[in-house]
Amino acid sequence: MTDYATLLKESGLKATFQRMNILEVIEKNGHMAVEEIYKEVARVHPSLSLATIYKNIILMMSKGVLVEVPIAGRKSKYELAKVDHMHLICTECGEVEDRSCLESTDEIFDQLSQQEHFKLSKRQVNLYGICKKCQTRKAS
Amino acid sequence: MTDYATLLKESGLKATFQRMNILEVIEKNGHMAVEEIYKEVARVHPSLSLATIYKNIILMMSKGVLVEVPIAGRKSKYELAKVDHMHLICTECGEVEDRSCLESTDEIFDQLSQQEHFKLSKRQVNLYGICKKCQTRKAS
DNA sequence: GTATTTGCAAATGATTTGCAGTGCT
DNA sequence: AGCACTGCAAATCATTTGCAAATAC
Repeated sequence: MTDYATLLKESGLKATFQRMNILEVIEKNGHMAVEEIYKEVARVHPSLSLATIYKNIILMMSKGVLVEVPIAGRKSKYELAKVDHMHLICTECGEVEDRSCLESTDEIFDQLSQQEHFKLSKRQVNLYGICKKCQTRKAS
Repeated sequence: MTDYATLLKESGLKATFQRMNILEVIEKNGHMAVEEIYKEVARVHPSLSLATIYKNIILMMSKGVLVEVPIAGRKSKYELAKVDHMHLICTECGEVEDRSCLESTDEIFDQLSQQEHFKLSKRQVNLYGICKKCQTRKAS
């Protein structure tokens, strides 16, 4: 369990319980869209407003605490910043799973950083498919 | 120059000039957001409505003619469906450039297709950074 | 000729903003 | 006291929908 108060303070943000609530539900669920965060947080703290969630997502992204996961055909989800990894995204239900980046992608990234005129900062590898659960569901 | 009429008909769509206009500006510019498409198309065909663009983007995506490129921190862009490739995305100006996928990513994809319980269908590799133009601009 | 498609305008949905009130420190 | 943060409501922006008229084939 992460110490959200410390994480926030180290990022230069006040440790309000709204923010800690948001981080907690995101970490518990892995990847969440704004509306999902809102519904989850509301269970603990019904008066926490949607506007506060929007403001804090933007703020925490700018401080590098949260990362956006843009997804084709759906709303973006948000996750805690963590070591580089890939996403497996289910095109049926929208669930996202993390997978460690294979080492070979590091090489690719390094190669490109050198050879391209682009000054690369981050990468995003998303694989789309159908998760186990949805495969089973469709079979029935 | 692609033959858009044929492309559309082969995809089971009528070749209206609205659709051909849309495809033309997307191909010319590579990757475009909805509003950009609208502004560009308006130069040739001012009465083409935004609603028509939305309807056709959705339709042409469902037929596999267009592909969405979701981008962190910006609106999605759309491109013509083409052979698998990566995107270099500029975090300053939003420009997107294509790069061919290095072969090693094919291996990774194949490996994962087998070992994962996910039934993979497509991949999306986005590298974010600062393009040459924006590097120059910032330096000055 | 008929089914599809378009363009408009209205409806909906998502996100942002302004501001007064709260709660730190 | 002073500053940052929250919550509400209004404003804005993005996207979708319904329908009458126009068009592709």
